[in-house]
Amino acid sequence: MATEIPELSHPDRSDLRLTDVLFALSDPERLAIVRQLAGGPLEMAQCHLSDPSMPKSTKSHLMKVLREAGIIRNEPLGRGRRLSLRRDDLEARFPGLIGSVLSASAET
Amino acid sequence: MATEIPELSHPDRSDLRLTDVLFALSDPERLAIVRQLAGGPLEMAQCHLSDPSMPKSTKSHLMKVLREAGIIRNEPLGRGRRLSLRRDDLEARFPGLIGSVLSASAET
DNA sequence: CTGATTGTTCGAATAATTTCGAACCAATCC
DNA sequence: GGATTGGTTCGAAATTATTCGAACAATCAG
Repeated sequence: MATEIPELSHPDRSDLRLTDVLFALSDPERLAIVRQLAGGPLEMAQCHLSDPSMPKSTKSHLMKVLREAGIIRNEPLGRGRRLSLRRDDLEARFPGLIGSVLSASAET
Repeated sequence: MATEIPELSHPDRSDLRLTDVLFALSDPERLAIVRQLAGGPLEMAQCHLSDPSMPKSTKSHLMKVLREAGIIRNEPLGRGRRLSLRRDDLEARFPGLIGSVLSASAET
């Protein structure tokens, strides 16, 4: 049973690239996801998008961009997925950045 | 004399959109430009890119994206252009953001 | 006025992203 | 086992961004 579960890959904290992070955050839908996760981890099924009729493959792709930029963690949980913001990694690598983005996105 | 010089258009401070700003900053070349301008206004001809052989139309386009996002100001000066970072507008609209981006981009 | 310097704009080619259905996989429930 | 739920991956189509030459405009030097 030592079969390894193929986890999704996440970049190391030291490999986070500022431009990739900024790019991932530059999409309104992705930014909205990050804002939800700022409130704490969420199961993917409970993470709602602005358009509820969006295909799941599109939603999955949004998560992939965020994950590959190192912004969120996406790990299996039961039959679903648990999403969380990699806040400490972001803070360590780019101090103040995620906080200012979140508070800037809060207005309006 | 009363002929209006067609200035390039710049968005008002209140019209700055976070996602547009993040997108404009998500390109390494554009981010490098912003870093140079953080040191103070510069004439465009003195603003050097990583690739010195880049065509001027491409350079002009990079400036356009930054200008339309509201990150830089681009005004005529003599026969050239004066570029400046709209730091106070950015700071007023998105407190802390440009500072954290600049300091994050300083490392490496 | 002529010519050289600086940049913008346009249009077309190329490259990168996004979108979405279909196929697939793993865990759960009966 | 078989059906259901929740999500990833693949591939193709559509959209959006980038690149760059050519044409144009304005300023300055002589």
